[in-house]
Amino acid sequence: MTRALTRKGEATRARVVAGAAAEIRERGVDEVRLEDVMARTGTSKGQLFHYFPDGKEELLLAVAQHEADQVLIDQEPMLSNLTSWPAWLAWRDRLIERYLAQGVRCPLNGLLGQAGRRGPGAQAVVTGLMSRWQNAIAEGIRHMQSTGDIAPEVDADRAAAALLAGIQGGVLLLLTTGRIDHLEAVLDLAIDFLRAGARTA
Amino acid sequence: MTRALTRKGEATRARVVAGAAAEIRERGVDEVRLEDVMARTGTSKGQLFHYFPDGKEELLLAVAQHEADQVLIDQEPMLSNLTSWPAWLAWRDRLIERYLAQGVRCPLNGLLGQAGRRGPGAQAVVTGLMSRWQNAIAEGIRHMQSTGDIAPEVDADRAAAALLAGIQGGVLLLLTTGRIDHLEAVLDLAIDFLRAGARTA
DNA sequence: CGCTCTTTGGACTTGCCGGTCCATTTTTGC
DNA sequence: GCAAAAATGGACCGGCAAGTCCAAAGAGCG
Repeated sequence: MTRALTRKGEATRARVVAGAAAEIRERGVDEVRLEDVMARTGTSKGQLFHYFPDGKEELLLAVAQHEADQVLIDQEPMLSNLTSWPAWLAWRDRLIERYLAQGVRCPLNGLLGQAGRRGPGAQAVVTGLMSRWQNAIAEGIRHMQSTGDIAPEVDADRAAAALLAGIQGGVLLLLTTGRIDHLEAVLDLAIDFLRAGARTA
Repeated sequence: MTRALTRKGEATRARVVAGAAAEIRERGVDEVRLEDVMARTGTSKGQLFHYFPDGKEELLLAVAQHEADQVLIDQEPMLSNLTSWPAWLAWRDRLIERYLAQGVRCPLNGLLGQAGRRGPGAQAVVTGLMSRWQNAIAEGIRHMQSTGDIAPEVDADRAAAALLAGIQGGVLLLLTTGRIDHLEAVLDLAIDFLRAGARTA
């Protein structure tokens, strides 16, 4: 299945993926021409099709996977350690900081809305990301329940689903309006809600 | 500014916008060719550029505006009458019903993520929609506060911002994963949260 | 050292699709 | 009815960008 790649080959392939990712961040998915990627990464058309035989689609998919991984990595170590209220707030801050810095440049942007249409591969990448993300949040909620900081009758999976949706919407609104307000409001209210759950219990 | 349009002309223009909207819903924004629109609406290239001198971009913008209006219309009369808890639940049901029926076919889809890149016109359409939407929600919250159903110390605008983000994210996740869970969870938790606010007061 | 497989360069092909143009028909207003 | 303006049809152009192909340079290995 996997092609034989020398070390040099691997390096080139990685350079192409990184370059394409950067290009997409700057100009948007559908504005990126193979030629742009070639220019930025100092490669030729022959190379592109050598490493990505299925052409643009395959390259885009590789970029998507690469960026999807990055999204979760950027939230570490906070996301995997939602074990106290200060930890939750630290995670919140990291998210806001990250997306504020990123601004309008969302590499997954083009994928998100059109994942279904861009073939099953893209769909899988996105659902995989969302699933892992939601899982991590749910895990955090469960941990807080085990310490009594969140009421046991809160449905961890359902709350995580809602919070994830809020985050996605907040980012989407940041992308379109340029304002971070929505993301902030969602995170603050969600955390308030989880906290209140302990009292209500 | 506005071109002289006979009744017939207006009808044709409207037919084109509607046809283009349908085409976009079925195939996605960047899969739609002018030719497809012509075929579906029984028009010629001459007509397209007669009614939309700036070509595809202008047509797309008209479609976007048309669909953006529809989004709010589809939520009436519930959205403008969030004056009791049953009314809120009715609105919730309407939203879920609507998006469940729509499924993966979101006409604004392509716009949302790339509004900024598609020129200031598209940006304005989207921000206008979001602003009106959020406003209607905030108005509902304020009304509930005036009747004592929601605690006065809830920040209506902030809560509306969060809820709007949740909805957007829920729809986005529906689009990518095909599951309505997130949207449901967001709406339920948000309404619970607003209700709890009365008690906590 | 020489064989083979990988890597690289870049010219060329190809199809697509937005946009232009003008000729023809229909409508409008007087 | 009869000009002027609007509506319609469709041939044609031009550019762009993905993908093909092959020739040549380089690397690994006995």
